[in-house]
Amino acid sequence: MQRPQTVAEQVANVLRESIADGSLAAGTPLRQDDLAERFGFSRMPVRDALRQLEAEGIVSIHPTKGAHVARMDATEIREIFAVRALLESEALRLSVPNLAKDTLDEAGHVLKQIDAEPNVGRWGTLNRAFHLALYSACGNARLLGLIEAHHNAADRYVRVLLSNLNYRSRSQSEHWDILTTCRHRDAEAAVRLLKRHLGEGVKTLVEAGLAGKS
Amino acid sequence: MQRPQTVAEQVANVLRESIADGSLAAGTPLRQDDLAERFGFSRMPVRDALRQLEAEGIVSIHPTKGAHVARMDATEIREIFAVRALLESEALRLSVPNLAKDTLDEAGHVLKQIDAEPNVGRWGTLNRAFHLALYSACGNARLLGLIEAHHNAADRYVRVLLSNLNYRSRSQSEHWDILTTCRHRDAEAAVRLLKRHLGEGVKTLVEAGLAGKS
DNA sequence: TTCTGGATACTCGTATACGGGAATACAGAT
DNA sequence: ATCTGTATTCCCGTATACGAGTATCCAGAA
Repeated sequence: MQRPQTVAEQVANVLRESIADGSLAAGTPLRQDDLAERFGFSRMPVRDALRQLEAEGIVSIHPTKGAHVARMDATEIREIFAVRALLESEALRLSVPNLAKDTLDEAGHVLKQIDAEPNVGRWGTLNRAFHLALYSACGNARLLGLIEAHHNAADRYVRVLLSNLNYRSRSQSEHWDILTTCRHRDAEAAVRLLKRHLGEGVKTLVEAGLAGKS
Repeated sequence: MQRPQTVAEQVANVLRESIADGSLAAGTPLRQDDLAERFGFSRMPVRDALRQLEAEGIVSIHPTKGAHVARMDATEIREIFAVRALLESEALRLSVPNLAKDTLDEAGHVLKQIDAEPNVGRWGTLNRAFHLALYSACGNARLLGLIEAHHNAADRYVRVLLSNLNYRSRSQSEHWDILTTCRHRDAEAAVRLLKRHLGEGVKTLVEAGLAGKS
């Protein structure tokens, strides 16, 4: 970006990460005064940050009632994953023929990191990095942006998934399979595996009963 | 919505419409002071509105440099339409089997209105209403939201298209064809027509040389 | 004439201040 | 004891104020 980093952006980044890693649970009210005091800034940049996060769909704002961490029910999770499947399938289909060998190696390296990483907190980040690497050659910046946004929106739920060891090992083997088909330049097979991969994720999530009751 | 209407939202709505109908051309700088004075409010709600519109992709904000109406080049237009084709095809595919007869009739009514409407300014709105009506039964609110957002982003370019009488009559006949296939519950045929419809649009746009040079 | 350096003006980001509406809690009546 | 009405408190939306960074413009030198 190389742009002057504004306070609002810093606040947004910290909040986003706090929400993603679960420090701020779904439904938590986000009082402007509290946050301003906690960060040591005034309410204005906090307001900007909250608006930013609202646009990303991870917080909800109601006029006069304030902001709270967005609460997702099973329906919304299903919707997000349906959209992800649609967007990421297309991105992968477009990307596979153009994937540089370096990028494929990089994706493989990320997978090895996941296998070796003991810190649960970093799995989410690495998981995202792997997926985005595969799509990076799709040639449509806006599509990539949408995909990233939906990763942000779903991240804290995915991280719950990843903390389940069973799911994680299955997810990893699916990742390796996808990477292999990409190396073989078999886009359609890769897309099939990706769709199944995402389908397994949402199924596990919904079965785990992570739906909010609000 | 039924929520308290905040000043920032009003400002955002007015600005959005002004940008869509061309009153504010691409690249136009949006000075916070000017807008605040023009609307008769302070800069704060204007800031909120600009942030909102930035999230929608209609304006760009650079810290310390200010906001301006987003400028799109041919590449971005192609990207937007590629994403639209992807999103709207899926929405239509999901929606067709569930479309109530009332909704189909409503869509037909909108098309008749377009045929009868002499005011160029309203075509854009009606055009959008037709498309959204067809997707309304897709059962995925988030998908619909994304589609609407992309309509907003592309609206001012589409309106330029629609002011071309040749394009408009062709577009209308394509609309009628799509509606007919929907009535026959032939989702795949409808999707094919829709893709061609959007493809014609982007082709006409790019040929017309509407690309910005920024 | 052209290029450079500095001063001025402009605009944004952030801080502080104020007014209003919603939620809550308490008191009084049934 | 419970319900209702009122008052208080909290919080957000909006307004005003201030400091900083950038761009512009003019003057002076090459």
